[in-house]
Amino acid sequence: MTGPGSRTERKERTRQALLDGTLELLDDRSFSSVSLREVTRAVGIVPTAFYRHFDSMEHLGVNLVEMSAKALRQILRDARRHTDALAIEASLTIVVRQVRDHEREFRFLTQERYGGAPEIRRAIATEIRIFGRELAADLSRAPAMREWDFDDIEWVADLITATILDFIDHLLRADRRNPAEERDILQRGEKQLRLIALGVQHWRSR
Amino acid sequence: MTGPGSRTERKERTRQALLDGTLELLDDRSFSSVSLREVTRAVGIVPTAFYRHFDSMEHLGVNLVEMSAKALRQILRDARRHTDALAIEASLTIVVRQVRDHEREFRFLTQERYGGAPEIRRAIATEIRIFGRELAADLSRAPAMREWDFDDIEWVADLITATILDFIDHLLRADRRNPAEERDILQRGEKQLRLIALGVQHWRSR
DNA sequence: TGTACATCAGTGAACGCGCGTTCACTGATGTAC
DNA sequence: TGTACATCAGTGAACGCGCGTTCACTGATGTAC
Repeated sequence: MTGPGSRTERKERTRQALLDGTLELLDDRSFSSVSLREVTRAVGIVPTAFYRHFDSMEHLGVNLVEMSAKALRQILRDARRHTDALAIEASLTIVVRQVRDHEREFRFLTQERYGGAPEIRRAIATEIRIFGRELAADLSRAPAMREWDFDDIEWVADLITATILDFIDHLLRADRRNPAEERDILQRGEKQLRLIALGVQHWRSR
Repeated sequence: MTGPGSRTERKERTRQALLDGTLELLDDRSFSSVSLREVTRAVGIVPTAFYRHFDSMEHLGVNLVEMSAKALRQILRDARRHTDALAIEASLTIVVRQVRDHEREFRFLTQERYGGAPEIRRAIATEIRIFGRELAADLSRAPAMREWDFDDIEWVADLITATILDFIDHLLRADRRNPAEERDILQRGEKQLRLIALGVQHWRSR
């Protein structure tokens, strides 16, 4: 490998190139259909050098989940920082920006969430559960849910999470050259979340 | 091929065996990882005989979507026949039975919904859209939504559809030997749908 | 009913290809003294 | 600062394997007369 830096730095750079290169290849295919040789070809190293960085493609995949999950977690962090996390319109705008800035990462997560190899699926399920639990923690601090049991807050958080992930999936499939389409998707998501908020407001059986 | 019946009947039987055999192989793997040779091995014919029935594995996959989608559509039909389709508890019980009776079909649909080859993904997306539109038609007949615009009914139907699909996914992952787990999933789904119904009831901005 | 011919589901040999993985290696970088 | 040795990211040849697809075929079933 060429380039400046110590041996350690250059190794790390190759590792990142393997992760990034794989993500690039995934744009319209499933992870399981990408071969080890293809990845090394994309990065410009010989197939056998792959093993200096990962035991197998499956290990690389799990590392890819960790990398991509950062983009997912950032949504909640940005929502907390820049607005009330429960302000629906502002929060969805943050989701849109984050998805546009990290399109490949979100595409990977949604594509492999159900169809991936067991280890990868499990890793993604864990990240989504974490997202749901963090959202539940935010909800429990909201005035509207102050009197709710935490058990009940959890399934509400899961419902909101599923709705946001469905929203993200629609965003990823939207035609970028058609701004009207994105606007419709945004309005649909907003209404769905507002309906859920209305349900929360009138929920009685606590 | 052995067995009784005319040549046409025996051909049809082999075709079905190819579809069923593939579905069986899919229990814990993605469709794209199943090879043509593997399918013919499972069915007991020579690889080249595959082409008497399908042009490619992708074509077989699309046929598998059509076959599996019948199990999905049956949910709404049963719900209409045996109860008010909007009775949440009774409807979810029907979902549970249908998923248990056609576990492989539902597993295939959820696994390939996002991760499958483009043609297969598109076929599944179409089937889910049909499900949503049929549900929207049912909702429009309900007293609680009589005054709603059809446009608004659609995104409500989409929200309910996403919640049911999430429920189905949890069911498929549940440990069968643990009845408590299934009961928890059922209660979670019930509460989520009741919350949505409550939101519908109080929705004002028509 | 019997015969001659057409159809076609399934066979089996063969092909070229890309795959993951092994192994012994090279030569630049890092470290100890 | 200079030297001798260790480390290790990346190399390149080689392997055996399962793959999709081609092709000419077989022989039971179907059809026309």
